[in-house]
Amino acid sequence: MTDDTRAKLIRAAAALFREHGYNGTGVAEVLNRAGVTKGSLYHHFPGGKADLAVASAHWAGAWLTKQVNESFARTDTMATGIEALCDAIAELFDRTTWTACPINSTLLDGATNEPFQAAAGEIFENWRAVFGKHAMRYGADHHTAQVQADKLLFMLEGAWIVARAQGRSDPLRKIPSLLAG
Amino acid sequence: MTDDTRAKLIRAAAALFREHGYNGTGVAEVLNRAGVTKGSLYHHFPGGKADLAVASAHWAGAWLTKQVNESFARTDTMATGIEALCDAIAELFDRTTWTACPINSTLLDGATNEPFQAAAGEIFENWRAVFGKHAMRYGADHHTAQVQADKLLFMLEGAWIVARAQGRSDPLRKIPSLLAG
DNA sequence: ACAACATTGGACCGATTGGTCTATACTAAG
DNA sequence: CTTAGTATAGACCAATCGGTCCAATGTTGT
Repeated sequence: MTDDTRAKLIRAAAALFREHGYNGTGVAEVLNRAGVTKGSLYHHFPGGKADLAVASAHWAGAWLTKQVNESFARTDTMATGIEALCDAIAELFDRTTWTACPINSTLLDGATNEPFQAAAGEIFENWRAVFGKHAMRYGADHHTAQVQADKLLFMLEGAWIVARAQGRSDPLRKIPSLLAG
Repeated sequence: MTDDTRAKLIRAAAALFREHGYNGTGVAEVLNRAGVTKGSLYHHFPGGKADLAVASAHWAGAWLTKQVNESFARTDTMATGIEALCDAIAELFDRTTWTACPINSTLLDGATNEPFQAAAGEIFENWRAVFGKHAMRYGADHHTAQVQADKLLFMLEGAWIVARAQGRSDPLRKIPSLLAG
């Protein structure tokens, strides 16, 4: 059950880092939530808390990428895909503890640590690539697709922050109309 | 020199919270940077670290509002105003330690504390209002101005995050062309 | 059965956390 | 000069921080 313990740690860490930030989350908290003891943590993640943060951010990033692909799979235009995605994230915001972007909370919260920054850049770039891929699938040329991907990525991250400040998902729900106008 | 000590604390706290986040910054660090001792801090800010965070965020928010107004004052269209503003922030990013939005780092970094959230919402709303005011000054009707303000606010916050992840100001510099297209 | 290795539990550590408290120094009003 | 209120310095505190370490347990191959 090696991977089980590892997975439990990643899931617990992802949730806590997302909610309280990297520096706002204690190792003991993660351990308690995961139902795992210290020995196991440092066995699976020799780098300790920092290792766990990078792993959990990658996990969260991949999970969100899947959500993006599912949102775009069920629609037939870029605009409706954006609509579906923003609605999905807004629902996540309203119904779960996804009140902040996990990458922002986990990797960019504190120290401009090199591995953290590199991981964050990689994950954002991946999202941007996925957005661009879908845009081209709907007929956009390369340049237009890049522009649309940048717009969506920036808007999403920005709206997520403002939504957290307001305690409401409205900013996230506004994105489709803002990108249309 | 009452206000001097208070101002020194606010300035030191604003810089440190912005760079390392609220939870990533220790009270001792702030004290050391400000050249002030503990007694003074808790005299001027009875609420301690949290009080200081709210005060420094308001200070940073007001400072940035001034930058916005200056950027828009020197131009004669909304587009050139946006250009000037984004360039100013990008320069700040490249030349100083303003590699993150102070509100994001200071108030939204960790706990979804009520006073923190309220202050952050207030400051963002203020920025949005200032953006809208300038848009209307350039002839936009109320609705269009609101839309432009939302777009700019979300883009700015989002690009700031992605810029931090990349360690480059490029995302911030892209905003004008993204908003034009 | 045995050995080698993977995994876990948890005691323990020094450092740092934010915060309290008191003695002292400064300043202004009488 | 005295008094009252403001401001500062820093010792001190319990709690928590992330991390190390080792004994015990589980697992696997021979």
